[in-house]
Amino acid sequence: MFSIGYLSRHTQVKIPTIRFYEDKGLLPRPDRTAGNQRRYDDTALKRLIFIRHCRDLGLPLTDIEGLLSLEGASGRDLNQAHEIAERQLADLRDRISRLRSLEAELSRISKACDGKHDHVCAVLHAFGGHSECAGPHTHLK
Amino acid sequence: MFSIGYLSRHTQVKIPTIRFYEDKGLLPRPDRTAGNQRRYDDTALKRLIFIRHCRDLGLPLTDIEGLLSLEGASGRDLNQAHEIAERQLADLRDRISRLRSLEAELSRISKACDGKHDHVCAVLHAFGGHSECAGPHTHLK
DNA sequence: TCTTGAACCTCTAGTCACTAGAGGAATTAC
DNA sequence: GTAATTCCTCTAGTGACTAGAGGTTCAAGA
Ligand SMILES: [Zn+2]
Ligand SMILES: [Zn+2]
Ligand SMILES: [Zn+2]
Ligand SMILES: [Zn+2]
Repeated sequence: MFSIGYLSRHTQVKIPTIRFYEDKGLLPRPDRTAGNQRRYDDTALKRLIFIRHCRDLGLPLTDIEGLLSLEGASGRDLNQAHEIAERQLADLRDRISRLRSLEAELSRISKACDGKHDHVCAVLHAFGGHSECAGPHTHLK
Repeated sequence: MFSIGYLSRHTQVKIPTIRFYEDKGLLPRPDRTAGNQRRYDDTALKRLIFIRHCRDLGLPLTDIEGLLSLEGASGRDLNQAHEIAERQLADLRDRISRLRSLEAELSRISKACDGKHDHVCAVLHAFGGHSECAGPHTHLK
């Protein structure tokens, strides 16, 4: 049986976060000692490692919940895992392309000013409006 | 003099967000009608456009506040604008490179399963731990 | 067995940048 | 004059945590 601190050290998940996952229902409520402290078993540890790895892959908690519910599933049900992976991949690619156009605009803006600053700063000016930008760019998330 | 709805329509910034910017001190408190409704002038409109464009470039509100305070600045002070731009650019590049390694892992994971699902799903398995990943990947933001 | 210090408990609130909704007042158009 | 639209303030919710307060329990050494 492991304490919450042990779980934390072995997964890099901070203690309040482990409790937060419990609140959200991602981790089952563990047994408690007579003094009310949490005691985990190996299954809980594996589950937390699973959650942590999915988070490191950028999955939102709702998707992780979905994946966890596939524990012990078989056949067609498992296709849900593929769907989640592909949705996440598509989302990721979308974000990368947005960030790249942001990068393009920002590097252009950064280079716009000669640094003399007699009257104005071209960087500051370029921040102020979209009219000089080469293309569209939206932060979005 | 413009109403808040007019500002919203002309900037794509939602009405509650405009009020939120006022609360945060990014927009000055505007004049009010006898009936307590906000009325803006052209300066406020330009300021909101500035804020909106900076947000679309991914700048956090604190940096936008910094840029707005450079209004009317000259000389060396304006270098702060360059600093903000370059910090944002560096941050952006860092995020892009992280997202790219995420993308690499996820596309590998996505292809890992043949879809037969007799016993297990390789996608689900790959989500569960980092041991099969090619390299490091951290979501971070 | 006792003591001490580390680890644990619950609960609240803060982060960022908004967004939604309730319940009511003002404005505008006809 | 009335009805539709817009506006007001205020509270609370989002996602995924994180920090801190104030108190309790555990484990190890003396
Ligand atoms: Zn400059
Ligand atoms: Zn632009
Ligand atoms: Zn599969
Ligand atoms: Zn991995």
